[in-house]
Amino acid sequence: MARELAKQYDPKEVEDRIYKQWLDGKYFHAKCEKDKPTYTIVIPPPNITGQLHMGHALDNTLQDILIRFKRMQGYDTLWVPGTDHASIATEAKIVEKMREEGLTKEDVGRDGFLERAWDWKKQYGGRIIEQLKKMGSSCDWDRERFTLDEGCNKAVKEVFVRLYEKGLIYRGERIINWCPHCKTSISDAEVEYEEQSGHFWHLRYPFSDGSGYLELATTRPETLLGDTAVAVNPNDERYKHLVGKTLILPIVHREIPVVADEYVEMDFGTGVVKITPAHDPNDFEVGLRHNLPVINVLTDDAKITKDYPKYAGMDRYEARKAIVEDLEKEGALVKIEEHIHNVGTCYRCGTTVEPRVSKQWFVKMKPLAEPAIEAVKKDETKFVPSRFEKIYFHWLENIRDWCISRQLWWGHRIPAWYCEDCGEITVSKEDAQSCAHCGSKNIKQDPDTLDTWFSSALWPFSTLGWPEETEDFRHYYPTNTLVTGYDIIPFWVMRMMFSGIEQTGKVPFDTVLIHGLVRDSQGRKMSKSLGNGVDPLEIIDKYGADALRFSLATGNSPGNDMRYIDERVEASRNFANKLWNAARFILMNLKSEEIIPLNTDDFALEDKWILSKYNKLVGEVTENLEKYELGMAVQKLYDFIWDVFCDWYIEICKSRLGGEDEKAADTARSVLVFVYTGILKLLHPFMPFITEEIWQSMPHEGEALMVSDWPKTDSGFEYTAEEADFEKIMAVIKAVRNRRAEMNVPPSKKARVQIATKFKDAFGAGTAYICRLAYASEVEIGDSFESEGAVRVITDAASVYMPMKELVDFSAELERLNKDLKKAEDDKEFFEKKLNNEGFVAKAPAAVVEQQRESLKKVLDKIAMIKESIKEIEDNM
RNA sequence: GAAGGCAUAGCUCAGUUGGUUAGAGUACCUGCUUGACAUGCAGGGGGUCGGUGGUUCAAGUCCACUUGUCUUCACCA
Repeated sequence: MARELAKQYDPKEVEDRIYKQWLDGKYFHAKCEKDKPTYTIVIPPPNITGQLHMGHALDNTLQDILIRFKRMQGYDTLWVPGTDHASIATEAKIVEKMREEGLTKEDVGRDGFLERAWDWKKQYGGRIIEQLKKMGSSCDWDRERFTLDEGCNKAVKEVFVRLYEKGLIYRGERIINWCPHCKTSISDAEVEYEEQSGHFWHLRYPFSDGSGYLELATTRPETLLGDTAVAVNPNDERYKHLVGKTLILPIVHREIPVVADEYVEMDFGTGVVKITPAHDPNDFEVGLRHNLPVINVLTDDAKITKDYPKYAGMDRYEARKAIVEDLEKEGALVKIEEHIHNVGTCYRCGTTVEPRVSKQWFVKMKPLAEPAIEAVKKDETKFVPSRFEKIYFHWLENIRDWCISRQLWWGHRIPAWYCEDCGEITVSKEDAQSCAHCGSKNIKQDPDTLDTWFSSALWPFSTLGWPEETEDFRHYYPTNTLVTGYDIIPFWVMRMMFSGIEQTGKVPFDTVLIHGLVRDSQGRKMSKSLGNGVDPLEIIDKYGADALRFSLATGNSPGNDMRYIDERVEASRNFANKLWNAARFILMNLKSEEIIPLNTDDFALEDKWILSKYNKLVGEVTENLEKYELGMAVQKLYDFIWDVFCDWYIEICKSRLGGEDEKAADTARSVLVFVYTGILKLLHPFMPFITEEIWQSMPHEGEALMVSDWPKTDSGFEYTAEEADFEKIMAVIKAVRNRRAEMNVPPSKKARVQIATKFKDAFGAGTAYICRLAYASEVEIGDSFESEGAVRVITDAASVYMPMKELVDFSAELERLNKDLKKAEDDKEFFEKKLNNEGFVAKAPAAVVEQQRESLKKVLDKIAMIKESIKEIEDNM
């Protein structure tokens, strides 16, 4: 006997058990099967510092849906999981933790620090992996990777050396974004701009020959210490003649020149700009053009250097205050204005970024960007939805060289050694023992590490064993789908693209599926500071992982943000329960665990109808999934399961299952199990736990649903005519229910239902369930019936009479019929107008025209029947 | 300043290459111990798809302009 199921689905009882079963069965493990096509996804590696949030939940749900779908379709599927070492984020956390112990990085030293970092990784790195498992993610855990593991390390060194040797990595003194809190350089992509209100200090710098002043405005007076020129526009009539003169820098009393540079906007402010090459990117460029000295006035934590004893040690804002006061004393301050401007901040810690000149490593981007642009233009990689290609192109087309060195310890140490004797650089995959130029042993490795994203950029191939020619790499690379949020296109997608093309000669994936952000119920970004984050684990605990996954997949169209609404998850939970109870119903009506084979000859009309609908569903859901229309697929499944299968087909089967005819009951059983099993398969990628649990309780063949075959459409199930016939019956049932509800007749009060129709065969076969569903005491089918004393409803296929004498109010009946007639005649007019439009008939596709003709025909039939009824009543009155 | 998204029922959202008289969930109203399910069943009210104009036999769906809203990028010291 089949297993009995509880009255309500309890995810807690099921999920961990089923997940373990999958793991034990090694179903997630990719076996490099040469005879199968491959389908590969690499996970966007979550940070080891992170905890699962709704963004991960969405990202991983989408990936799991795709991978489970393809696995069932027979692909050799591989989903590579792993985590990211997240250099800045992790280092910041460890520094923070040490600070609580009263320790600094310097106290424990590089090795001591790294030891702590690895301990951290051991302790927390596994946390997020366990959380991903709770979601049901079918990753190949045997292939789990870490961006700082041995293999990734090897790949990183290989790429660094290759690019260096090609001249695509260089070291240079440039102005970069510096975070004074993290004490490291950061890339352009890591700077976030925010609007802040500040001030405009108008200053005047006197000419050294005593011939007056030049007035200018600045938002950062403290940088005045590092001014090495003042610039005006060469075409500015007001100042043209002053170019070449010198000024005395207030406070510092250094002599600086007036230079002419196109960069200065004549109509902004006074048209005069102070130039601080060490602390402003634009000024740096001006400095280069005019050969100006670069004077750094700030330390790495944004305090004034000891070169200015009066301000030394003050942080930039304190110094600003002090300097403004001194300027005022010196009479150099003209006025202060309110000013709103954009300030760059560190994307990790939010500290205002300090532009700073320093020696860093860079990747030359132009030569790498071009092939990456080409590849997407040639559709070698497609974005879904395609509009995100614009963002991708915009970034790559305007890209500047990528600053890859970080003044951090947690990360891939730069494989470059400096010779103390000859001063040359040795770059090597192996740890260098001596200078490659002069042979000196007196060499030191660069203390810096690489940007986290340098290793993430290699993720699609480093995880498959590259640079070794491994079996995995040969078999699974290039990968297929990359699933990620639009916010990291510039950080990650773009960098994987150019790295993949440069290093392997192939694009790393053929499709980039972009999703949006999960926002809170009010549409706000979920954030720690707002405290509005929703913890997926709590939701799983409350409603189950399947309900959460289903909610995230429903109504989520690619690239669009979505809101997290609790009620939606509740609705998904209810849906899971509906599915569960359908299984209970089927199970309690089966006689054995044997699968009853389908027998075409025994099918009743309703069987043909459901098989035909199911067959269409299989085709549509498959197509939707192949086109990444996951939301659409899930909506169709929902409608089919709840409305078509449960509310109609199951209800209809009840009369056969409870009837005397065992053969008919068996036919119903065979179709119920067949269609329901198909549903479980189609739904499995979305709701893996419950579908697996139910499948194993039902008659089945094979070990597990997750490794069973995806359903295929079958032309033998295309019962078009039967579908239409059955829908005539549905229309009658609905019309009867509707009329009874209008008259407030409770279901317990049964009435005779007489159906006058041209389709006697179809209706005749359905009397048993029409009786049930239309709350009838008995059902009669015929050409016509005595209408006296009957309530009547008319569909386009039948006139239905319900003799309920005591309830019948003839004038009310007449009124209703006239209302129906009016509606039907409006419809008739609508269709006729369309069909009389020559343009429509000539140009619209034949199928569309035919549809309209069909509709018109039905309306005409209906009108005839209504008129007849009206006449009958009038005759009897 | 530039680019892009979104605007559809009270609320949250679907709507696939333009093609039956626009859908779902939820909320609301009415009725139901209907032997799978009240996390349920049946019935109902409620949008003309932000606005204007255009293309087309046909537009929520394409184009232009416009309003509101959000995002990203750039940035003038």
